[in-house]
Amino acid sequence: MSIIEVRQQTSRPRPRMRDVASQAGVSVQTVSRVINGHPDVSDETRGRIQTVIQSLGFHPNAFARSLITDTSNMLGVVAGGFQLYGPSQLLMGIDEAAAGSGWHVFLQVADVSKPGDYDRIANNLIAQQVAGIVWAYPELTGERERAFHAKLQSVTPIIFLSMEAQAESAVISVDNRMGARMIVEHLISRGRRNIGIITGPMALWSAQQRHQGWQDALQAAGIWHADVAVSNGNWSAASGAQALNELLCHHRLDAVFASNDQMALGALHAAHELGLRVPGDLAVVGFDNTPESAFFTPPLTTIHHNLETLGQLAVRELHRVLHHARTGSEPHEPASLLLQPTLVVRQSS
Amino acid sequence: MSIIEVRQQTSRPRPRMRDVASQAGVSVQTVSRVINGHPDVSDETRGRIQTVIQSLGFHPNAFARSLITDTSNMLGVVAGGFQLYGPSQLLMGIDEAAAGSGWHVFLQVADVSKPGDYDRIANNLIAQQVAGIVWAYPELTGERERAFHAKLQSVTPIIFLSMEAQAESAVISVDNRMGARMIVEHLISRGRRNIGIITGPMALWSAQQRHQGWQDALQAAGIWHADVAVSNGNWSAASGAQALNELLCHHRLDAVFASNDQMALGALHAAHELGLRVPGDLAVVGFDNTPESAFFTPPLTTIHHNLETLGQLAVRELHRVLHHARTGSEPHEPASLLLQPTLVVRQSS
DNA sequence: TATCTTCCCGTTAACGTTAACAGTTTAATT
DNA sequence: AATTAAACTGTTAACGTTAACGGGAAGATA
Repeated sequence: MSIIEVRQQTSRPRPRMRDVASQAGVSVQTVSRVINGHPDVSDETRGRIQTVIQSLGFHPNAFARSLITDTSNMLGVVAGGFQLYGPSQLLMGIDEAAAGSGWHVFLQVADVSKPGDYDRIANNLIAQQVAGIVWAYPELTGERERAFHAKLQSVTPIIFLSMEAQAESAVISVDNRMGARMIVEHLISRGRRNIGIITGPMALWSAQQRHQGWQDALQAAGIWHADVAVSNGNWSAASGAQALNELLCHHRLDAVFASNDQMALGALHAAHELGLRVPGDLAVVGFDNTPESAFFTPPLTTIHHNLETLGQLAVRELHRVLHHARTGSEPHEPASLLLQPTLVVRQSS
Repeated sequence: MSIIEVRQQTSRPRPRMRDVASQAGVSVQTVSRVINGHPDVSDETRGRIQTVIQSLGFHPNAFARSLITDTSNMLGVVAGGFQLYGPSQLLMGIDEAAAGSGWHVFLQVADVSKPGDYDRIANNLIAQQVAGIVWAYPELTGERERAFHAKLQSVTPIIFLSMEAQAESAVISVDNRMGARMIVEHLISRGRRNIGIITGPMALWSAQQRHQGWQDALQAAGIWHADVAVSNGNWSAASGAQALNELLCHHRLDAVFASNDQMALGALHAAHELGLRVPGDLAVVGFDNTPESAFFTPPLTTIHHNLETLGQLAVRELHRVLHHARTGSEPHEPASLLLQPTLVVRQSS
């Protein structure tokens, strides 16, 4: 064992501001000013520093920065999963807009099965000191959840997606109710009178709204009655097929509104199994306009809405709120928004 | 203007370790030890501190911690988007396993259109000091990409998903080639001889592998010839429909293997339009076993593989590598893995 | 009893950045 | 020429945590 301890030349993979500063012959504070775009630096110095930054490949340490500024460049996104088309597209929109604003997405997937997950998620969001939150977890707000929202909201602004209108916070959503009404009125205009519905999980606001829109249309047309045909699904094609079978056991229908395209596919399948002709014997319509819905047999009449845009709008609104909060220019009252969907008519109706 | 400056009682929303320490009558270091599960704390003190932590709702500041430990509890996940079923499911598996290991997912969505995005992503991952990376961006590795991988790999371990085998790094994937071979051999066993293929984007490893498996099966059966029917799609149902039309222009087929279920749906649709009976005139098979595929008309014969498991395995492997690296127990050679898919026979073949 | 452990806990110094303030130079005004 | 303002740049002290080390008390061993 040698007396002289050979300290291995530790490779310093990440240069620090200190390194940039010494190489440029300035103080770290000046480097900091250049990085943060502060004005009080001469063009000459600024240029020199930027050159050094480039040559050293310097990137500021996000942790040190967050530690001192008490905020992060993270955008909290709470969702319930991405198996479905809607949430996936939403995430894409959010991510794109976030990246455009210099934010990173801090993803929190809530486990639908255990509501206690709120605790974990809220803590994670707080621990990460996210700059803002996009709440895309579409569960109905009970008392407990409301408390969590309030807790989070006291720390950072939240934009809710596809939820019941909240006091003092923004909700951005597609007008599910109107969309449902539009497509059911389309069915009525084609002479359908006995129109059943396959709902989504009724704990969800969006499913409730689509159900409501269906009811609106029937009532407005004066064909609402006590024994309307309702069956519950869970967004899956399998549940759609099962729901249609149940409906047809007890009702005589000439049309069915499935609350999303997957369930509509299941309904188409079940109808085919029963020997029903679509749209001859039974019209089937959906909601979402997934890319696949145009290739169903027959191609599906459905409601189109752009969730990618929705995600982008949410991020943009958050950006606006945060900007106002930072500059203190105005009391930042978050704005709610309701996007209008459009009807896509194909051969299934 | 008063002489006495009234300093507003600043509400301190987040307690610090200092607060916990003083309230428990110990030093911050002892609190730190409790939080990190270090042994040198008496049970009595530990209990007292934990009580205070609970009552104060203390959570350690992730930034301060990362700053000093030079690592984060972030797991970098690089993907190309989540519009498709596969990547979405992968993400769910990754997120679940990550949460189970106390990690958070740092999501980086690569823009497929501009390959220069590698720069941005690599820098983000480094700046965030992710503990490890799951590379689920399924692009073929060119020279430029290889350089980025090497750059990242020098900083943190990477697990690649669905890629060509890499030197010195783990690749975890489903055996796409074998799956394709299995389903084509199934077609052959049913007496089909003229079997075309609709490929995915051939820049992708998985698409190449599925193409290869199709070729393997044909060659093994001795029905490979110069004029085999190949048409390229892009995973979408629309491209599947178009590809089938193209194939049938030039070839006489009794079966077609679509490289994913969406394209198979498009093919089914195109076949229906052409008046072909499936499977009577033409067998159509897919790959992925999406939940919807069981409800196509007719229900689709396809290949099942569990990408959620794949994601979980990737995270677990990363966990193993990092653990060994930390404890220095062994030279951490990441292990590759090839999951075997299964054949699901339905009515379309 | 003296010495050596073992167990427990505290003190000090970092980590890399930014805020606040304190200069220093140069230009502008009186 | 004297004063003031403006434009730059540097110094110091945080932010909240952990690593490294130091040290006291209690028990074990000689």
